[in-house]
Amino acid sequence: MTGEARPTRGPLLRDVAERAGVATGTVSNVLHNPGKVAPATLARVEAAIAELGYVPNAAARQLSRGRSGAIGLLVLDARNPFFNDLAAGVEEAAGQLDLAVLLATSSERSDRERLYLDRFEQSRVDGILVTPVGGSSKQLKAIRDRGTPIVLLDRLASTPGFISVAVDDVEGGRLAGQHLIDAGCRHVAFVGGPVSLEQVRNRLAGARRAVDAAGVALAHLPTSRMSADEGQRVGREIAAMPAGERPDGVFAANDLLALAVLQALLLAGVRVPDDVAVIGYDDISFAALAAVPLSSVRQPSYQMGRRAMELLAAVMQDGEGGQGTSRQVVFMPELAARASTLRRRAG
Amino acid sequence: MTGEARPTRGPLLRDVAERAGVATGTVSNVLHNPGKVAPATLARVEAAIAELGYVPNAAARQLSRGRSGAIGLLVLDARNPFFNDLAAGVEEAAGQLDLAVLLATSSERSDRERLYLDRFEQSRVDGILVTPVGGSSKQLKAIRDRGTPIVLLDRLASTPGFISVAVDDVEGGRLAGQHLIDAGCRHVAFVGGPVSLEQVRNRLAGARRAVDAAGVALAHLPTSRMSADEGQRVGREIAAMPAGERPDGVFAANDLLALAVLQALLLAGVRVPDDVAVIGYDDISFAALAAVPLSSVRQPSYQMGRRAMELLAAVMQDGEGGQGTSRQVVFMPELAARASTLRRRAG
DNA sequence: GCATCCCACTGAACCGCTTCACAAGCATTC
DNA sequence: GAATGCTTGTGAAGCGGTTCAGTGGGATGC
Repeated sequence: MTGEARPTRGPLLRDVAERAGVATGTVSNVLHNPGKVAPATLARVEAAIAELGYVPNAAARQLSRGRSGAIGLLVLDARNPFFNDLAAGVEEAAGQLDLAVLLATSSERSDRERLYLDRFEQSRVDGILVTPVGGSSKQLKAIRDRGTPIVLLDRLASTPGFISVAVDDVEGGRLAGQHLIDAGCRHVAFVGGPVSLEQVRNRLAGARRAVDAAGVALAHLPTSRMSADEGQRVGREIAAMPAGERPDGVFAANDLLALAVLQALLLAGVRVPDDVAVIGYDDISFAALAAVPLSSVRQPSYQMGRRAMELLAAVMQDGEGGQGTSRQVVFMPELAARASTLRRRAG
Repeated sequence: MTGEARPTRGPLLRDVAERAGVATGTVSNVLHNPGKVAPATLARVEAAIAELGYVPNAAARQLSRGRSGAIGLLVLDARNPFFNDLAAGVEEAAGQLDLAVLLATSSERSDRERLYLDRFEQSRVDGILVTPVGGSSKQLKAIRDRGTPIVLLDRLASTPGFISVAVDDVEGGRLAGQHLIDAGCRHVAFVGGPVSLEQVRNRLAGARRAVDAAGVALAHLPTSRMSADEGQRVGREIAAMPAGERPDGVFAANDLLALAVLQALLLAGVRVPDDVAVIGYDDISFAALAAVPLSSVRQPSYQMGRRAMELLAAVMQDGEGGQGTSRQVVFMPELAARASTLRRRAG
């Protein structure tokens, strides 16, 4: 090693200590246990920190402490207000617990999901909250077994052995299907996909249940993503169908799809709800503002976020990833009936 | 130190090395320069990694490398689709550069802004992208002077000496104001706040310019935040005004406000655009879907995000925070005229 | 047959902070 | 006045990686 001056980045804790005439441990205490330091010393150290413009290095801190003080939150779609609200709930609860939130988006792609889960684990987050794309449950299990607590979001039954917070999507789907039937629909179409998403499967299953019971036909119009552009595509397709084949009721797997379908129908001159009734899922705030206010199935997104974070915190407390714990918190969905479905013998 | 078995977290790089019968440096190379390792060795090490379930420790890595490989992105409001789109643009560009994005929300509060900027700096992010709340420019300057490159988002003229990417909000405000005048409005109200936000000041200034030139009255109805609930409140107030005092044109500082104002007006039986024309700002995707499709001033949010990230990367490349560089990238806003303003002698 | 060069690999030093056993100073207590 | 207990401070030993000067040995050159 040459004696040359390395382009060291900034002042170190050690520099602060030297300047204040104390040991490094004392500076560390000033930073984290000011109560244990005599007032005069405290003042001297704080002055030194200010004068030098000292900024602690989080990586070094984390390395020696062993904990990161952060949790990872992985959602399906950062541009869907439902997940924004959910994330807001998580952040609120995390803030109260003095935890930072690392937010990432899988965009419904399992390769990105894998990538971000890896990053989270490498960052040694204290816990992970994830809306799984599906198909990565081995990775989730492995991470949990290595000691990182995980809480599944927006996931029900499957993947046993995991703690989860979700809405009963089968019931939600049933509510939507039943509502369309009550509105007089005889040909219902379910718009949504990919079916690798559990949410989609469950909502479809619930709708099918209601529809079957009523002896009504159900078609599945698949989408490759739960996004507005896919909704638009399907909406145009529906509008283009000959009146005989066209469904008279559409249940879209989320509001992004539903709003886009709604718009495409209106643009094509199809009347909503008279020709086609439309209902969505999530009840995002924009649903009520739509050209024809959109009926939807409400999920308590913010609450779910809060609750999930609280559960995660609980597992983080009593150690070891909570392998045993298999706990499901299930919220109940609510129907929000609006103009997009209200017509003949409206129930 | 007792000889007790510490509850060590997981296998270390050193354990992998031992198991594969190589030195730690070699394992490190397998991880980051696989080309420099002989195939047989590579295979052995990779096997050891898999068998042990080794997960690298990001903190340790960062500490010894000195770089974090991440940038910080601080936005005003995570629930505003405009910022979601912008963030998507940033993430896209960052991904291509192999940079992770730390996303945080100030919620338009300068205390949170300070907090997250501190965190970013402590995490030694390689750069920061920020939509400033206002009033924290000393902190920004300090951070930049200590060597972390910063690019300001959605900020124009002020804070010289900074690189920024923004839309010309004064022009945007002028467009909106002129459009209302063209629509025949004689009493224009500007809804938005707080004025500590530069965006608000500029949009108001632009509107005032257009309105003054036309000899039309302009009232400012302030809000404490740029959120839907504030919009609803003001919307109700407008609806409650006696017809004589009520503005006949409303320019809201963003679409969240505008959509809420629109809804409140409609609910109160005020006709849009006949009684009151409404125009927003940002042109979020939901604007076009509204009950009365909302006119708006479009900002190329995604593009701005991309561009900002690219600029930041450029500064990160040629070192030292880019103190000298004062570069402003200005996008031009576009008017998106829709039903909410289209009436009498519509321009 | 010897000097040279590469290649693959080694391992100790270092990144910047926290921790914790220990010590010093000073009051109290009996 | 020695024993006891607090309060305040000390500083070396990690935390788990990366780096890079160096080592050994086979291939190449002449």
